Amino acid sequence: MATQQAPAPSGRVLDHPDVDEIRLEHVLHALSDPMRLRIVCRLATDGGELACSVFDLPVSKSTCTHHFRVLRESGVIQQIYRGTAKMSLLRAEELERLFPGLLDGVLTAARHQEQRLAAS
Amino acid sequence: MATQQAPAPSGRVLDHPDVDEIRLEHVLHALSDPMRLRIVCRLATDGGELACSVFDLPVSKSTCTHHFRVLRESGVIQQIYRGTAKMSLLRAEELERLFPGLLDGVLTAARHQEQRLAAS
DNA sequence: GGTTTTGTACGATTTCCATCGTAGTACGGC
DNA sequence: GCCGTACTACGATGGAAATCGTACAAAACC
Repeated sequence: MATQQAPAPSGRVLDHPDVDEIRLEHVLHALSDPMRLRIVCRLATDGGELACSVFDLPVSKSTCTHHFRVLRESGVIQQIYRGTAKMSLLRAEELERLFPGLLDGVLTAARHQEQRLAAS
Repeated sequence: MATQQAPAPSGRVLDHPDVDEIRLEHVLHALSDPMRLRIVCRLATDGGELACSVFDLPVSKSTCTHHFRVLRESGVIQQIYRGTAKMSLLRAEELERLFPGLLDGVLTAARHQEQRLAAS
């Protein structure tokens, strides 16, 4: 019956804001950092849970932890421990209900800009 | 032939980023401040040029100047001197071309949140 | 010219934030 | 029990940013 070889969630639990605690300003601030925007784009593209380690970010591990925490505390992502790994997942549906079109708009804009800057 | 009683633009000119210099991160950062988000919402609602003075913001005049400068330098608004007043205008069309749906998404989200928070 | 209106420039302050390194913890596997 | 992996916690640091007050500037109007 095992659907995946991924380990089950461990006992460690992380604090997430409830949907009605999410604030637009905090979401926008979270997305205004290049590293974090990159993380979110990747999560949206791949569409599932990703371990922090698969993001090859040009910063130290502690900085990486910091960015993921900002994203989680602002309500953009959900995080869960699986074994030694910590998986991240976009809270896309909740954000869509809360701020319709916002996340899509930002993601589209991010890709737009990436292409635009690549062609320069 | 006078279309308005508004004074003509004065000689003083302000620096604006060119469209292809506008960066998504800077726009998002500009919009992630409550004061600035408020300014942008008002500009979008009223839909034209507004003098800085019509925004009754709970901050000092110098802070106000600061916020308008951040918005202008990030490419969100355009500013022009008319007499002693300095008018601000959303760069809605340019932003729409650059980041389709982004501004609308943010504005909708802002209004959504305003209503949601008012009902609590 | 003098006054009022509107906003700027500058410096100070204080807080936030992105970054790092080091030491530590939780878990899985051996 | 021990080791490796993956991430955290904590403290430090340097830089950005939000805020303010005071002094100034540009334009309109009398």
